[in-house]
Amino acid sequence: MSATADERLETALRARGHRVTSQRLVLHRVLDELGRHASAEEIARASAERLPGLSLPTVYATLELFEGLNLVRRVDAGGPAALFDPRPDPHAHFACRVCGAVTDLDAGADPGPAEAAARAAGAEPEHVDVVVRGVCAGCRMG
Amino acid sequence: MSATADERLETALRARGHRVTSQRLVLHRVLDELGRHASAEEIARASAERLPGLSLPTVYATLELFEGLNLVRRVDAGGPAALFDPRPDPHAHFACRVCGAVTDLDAGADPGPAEAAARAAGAEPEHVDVVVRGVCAGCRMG
DNA sequence: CTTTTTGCAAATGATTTGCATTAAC
DNA sequence: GTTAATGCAAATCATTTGCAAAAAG
Repeated sequence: MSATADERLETALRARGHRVTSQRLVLHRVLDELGRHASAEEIARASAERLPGLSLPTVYATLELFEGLNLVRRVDAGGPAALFDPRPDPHAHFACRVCGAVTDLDAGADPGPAEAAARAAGAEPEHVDVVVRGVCAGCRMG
Repeated sequence: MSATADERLETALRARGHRVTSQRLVLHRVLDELGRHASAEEIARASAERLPGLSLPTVYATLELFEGLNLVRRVDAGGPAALFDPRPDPHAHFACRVCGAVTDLDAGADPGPAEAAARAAGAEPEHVDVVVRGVCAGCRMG
């Protein structure tokens, strides 16, 4: 049988010597159910419903921890607040210059050339962020 | 004969009804001579040598104006401060996870699929930002 | 029992804003 | 002369930090 999401988190945490806390479990579930990127504030608000008293510094610390475990990816899409994306598959984002909305694109750019250039410079590339900027459908008509 | 950089800036400004000021001219020259991305602070410091009293809010406002004129591009590479890139050709950036350094990559990713996906969603894509993250040559050894 | 994690309060630091003054036109 | 642009000081706001209390192992 397949392990539950909670069990997978526990395994990942223990494997690196981190402790399993209710904050981490709740945040992991919220991210999982959310399914799309959200700001730390949004994630904190959604999580506080299930874990009153949850603090913003803890949310930031946990998201940073999760990023190291490859459970979320921090996306800087240009807005004031960073977004945290729980989608594991590589995909690009679209950021609307007018309304600021950020949406997933179901295709990513081909990162091959950029990665090769990084390697040629002696670097070890780990991930490629692609953000398409422009005007979204809604704002084009508006 | 080709127009000077100053003249080109004046033309671009006047075309949109903006005024030609010494701050704008100096900042444009500094960006031009710098040739690579820099933070607003760095740009302000370099410019203040030629224009004492230049204020940071003016630097931010001018860089935003220049961005609208496609003279610079704001790059959010993950560090605390945004970078402003005067390089006009499309190119990707590499950001080191360890030391935070951001360097140009002489090749960009192929943005075709991402742009197509944006268009398919009804959006009007204008530009694609590509940031490769990883560990730079220096930090891999160090 | 020991060490990590948390929450709180406060600090930090980049960017923005309000407003009176100055410079462009 | 009219309006936009600048400088200053202060505000904003996401994120981080210091530290004592609580929880995990």
